[in-house]
Amino acid sequence: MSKRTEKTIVDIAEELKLSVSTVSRALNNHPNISTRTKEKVKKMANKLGYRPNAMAAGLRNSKSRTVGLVVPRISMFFPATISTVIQNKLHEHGYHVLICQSNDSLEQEIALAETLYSTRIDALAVSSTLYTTDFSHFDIFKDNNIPLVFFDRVPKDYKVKVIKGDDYLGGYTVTEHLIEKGCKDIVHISGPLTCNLYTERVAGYKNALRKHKIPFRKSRVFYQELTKENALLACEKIFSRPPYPDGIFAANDTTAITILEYCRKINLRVPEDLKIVGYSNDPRAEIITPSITSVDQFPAIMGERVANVLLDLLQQPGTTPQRYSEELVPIQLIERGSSAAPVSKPKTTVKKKVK
Amino acid sequence: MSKRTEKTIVDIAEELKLSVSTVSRALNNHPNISTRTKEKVKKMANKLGYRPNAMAAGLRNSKSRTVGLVVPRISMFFPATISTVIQNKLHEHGYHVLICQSNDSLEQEIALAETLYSTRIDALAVSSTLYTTDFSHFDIFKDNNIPLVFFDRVPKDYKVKVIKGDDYLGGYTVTEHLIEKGCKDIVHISGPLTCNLYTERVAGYKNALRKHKIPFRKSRVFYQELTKENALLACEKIFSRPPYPDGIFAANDTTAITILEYCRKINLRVPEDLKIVGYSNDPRAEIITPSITSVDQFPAIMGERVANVLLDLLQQPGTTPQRYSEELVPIQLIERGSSAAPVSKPKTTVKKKVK
DNA sequence: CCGAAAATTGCAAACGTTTGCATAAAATAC
DNA sequence: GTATTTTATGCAAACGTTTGCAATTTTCGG
Repeated sequence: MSKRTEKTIVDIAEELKLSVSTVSRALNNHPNISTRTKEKVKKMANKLGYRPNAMAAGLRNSKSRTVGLVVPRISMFFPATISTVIQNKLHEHGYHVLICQSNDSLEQEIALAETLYSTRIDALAVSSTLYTTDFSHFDIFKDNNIPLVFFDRVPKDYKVKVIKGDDYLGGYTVTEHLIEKGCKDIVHISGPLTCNLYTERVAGYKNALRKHKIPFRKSRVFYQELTKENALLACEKIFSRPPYPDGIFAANDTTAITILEYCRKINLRVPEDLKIVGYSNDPRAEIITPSITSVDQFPAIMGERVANVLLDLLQQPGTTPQRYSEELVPIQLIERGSSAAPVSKPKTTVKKKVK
Repeated sequence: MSKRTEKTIVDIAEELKLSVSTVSRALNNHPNISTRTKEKVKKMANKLGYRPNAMAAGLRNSKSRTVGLVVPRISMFFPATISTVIQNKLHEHGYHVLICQSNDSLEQEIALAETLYSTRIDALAVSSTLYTTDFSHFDIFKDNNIPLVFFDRVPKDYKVKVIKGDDYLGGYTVTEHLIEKGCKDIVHISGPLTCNLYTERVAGYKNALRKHKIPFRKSRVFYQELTKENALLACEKIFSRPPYPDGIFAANDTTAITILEYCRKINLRVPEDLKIVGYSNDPRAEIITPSITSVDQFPAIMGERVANVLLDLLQQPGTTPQRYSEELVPIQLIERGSSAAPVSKPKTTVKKKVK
């Protein structure tokens, strides 16, 4: 009746007149145990409703079979998709995933690192805050040889495994695409430069301009957190007075969508008067009218790779020093209506393979 | 240089010539410890880079300070938002959240229940699979007095805490809305009836029809997993030959969106020829042209409530028997273009028609 | 300054596993 | 039938905490 329901291997052992060690080994399929006793033990375990206590096991051999995952937020399309994939894959291999969100707050990220360490996670994957430039709160993991992997939002000068999108190429490709479609004055709305993925996109943007002999103008680049509100503010600035740009490269799709809606309001035709390209290929980009050209970052592939690296590292004996390495996940421009050439009637979705 | 970095309270105790118990108590701010030693201990803990071992503590007092969360998938808007809220809220109170996805597979859900129990989570919140009708795999939690809460996709005859949307009202409201906008032949695309949230929406649909003296026709209701592919199949059936319906109530927005796009292709005007209403108020519903009328289920509120109930139960002494209770989260119809009255006609609130 | 109450600190057991080593039993070799 | 290998099982320590109770120290009334 009361809370006496928690059966342990000791109970099994007593019931069967065996030692706990034998029971433990039997349940873990240790080769030294005869098949007969294994069967007996497992049957009894079932009968008693025994459930292993992961904490006890974890304490004993300092393995929690849990890996931590820190992302800015799980309700955003891109990290959500990655998290999904990582979680499913690791689950297949018997690992739990502790998905945590920093909410883009450095403070929360630091706290998370601390408490995740406390739970003795076996590995950690993180996509950092927009504002994380000092990564020393992850030192504990490195120092204790706990596999540590960064993805998407990765550090610049912190030696660690890294899996990221090809953001330089992305920035370059988008910009060149706009130029090829006839744009001469391209505004870029970027995230804050503390996040070096944006630095790279800006670099791509600049280089594409240079290659096509279009002067780079500082005033045509905005650095801001890529929210709807900020996008509106940017719009107001951009369209407060002519000359209006003829192309906008937004570093995410929320921003691109907001701009598109703003254009509707001020009767600016897209793509005729203004071409817009977003980033990340959010599901909304495909659905809006006109549909928005965006850059697919293949979150499923990225998640898959992160999971593979984690599993790899988890397999290795604990003492192997962490090696620094960087993996690049390809990107692909998905051409849609918002950047179509005005002359030709565009098909709804044209995919152009890059790289 | 090797893995000698894991400091424990024993190390602190030795360093300070204190007993481990004192150190433990000092770190936990036990009232019996003098402030002087508390300070000493904490300082030393810092100096040594001590991090508590949650597994050891957990083992000792059978509390993991972790709660489990099982949802169909975290990449869908609705569960993602709820998960976000729950996770953030519980984190504030020092709990970890183990977010797991069943991928709408009963088999996976059962496995998850098992392994989550193994980790000795302190509580569990679940939104079940579409196909879960037998919930006995959650019995372990009830039997061991581990707080168990269901939300959104909840069981019908399984006594447990439940927090759900007002799906009956939702179905009724949508249907009545369509009727008021002039629809006489309303198709309903529902999820499978194994999930009783759909049963309730169907009930709302039926009752609204009845109230407005519109005959219910079995052939006008589809029961299917609400994917894009299935939505297309339904479209093909619906529009294979006249008479076409003049209203469609889709039980999620993915379906509504797919229908809308299908209509574009076959040159059916929305809302003039056909009115469409979705469910859940996915961000995409607002963005598409025409924007889609949908039902907001206030996922943030639902998440908040789930978190509150969990925290409540976690506070209580373990022996309190689980009480059955059901909380209803309100819904709100968000009227948009896809069900607007046609502009040609003056604004009319159709009250009574023939008969 | 004594003794009792109050405030601190320490001892040791417990939580449920795993695992190196020792031992016992069975199988094999001679 | 004994000696040796192989195969199964058991003992006991460990993992890092927490906590009831006992022991010690401090405080303080008189």
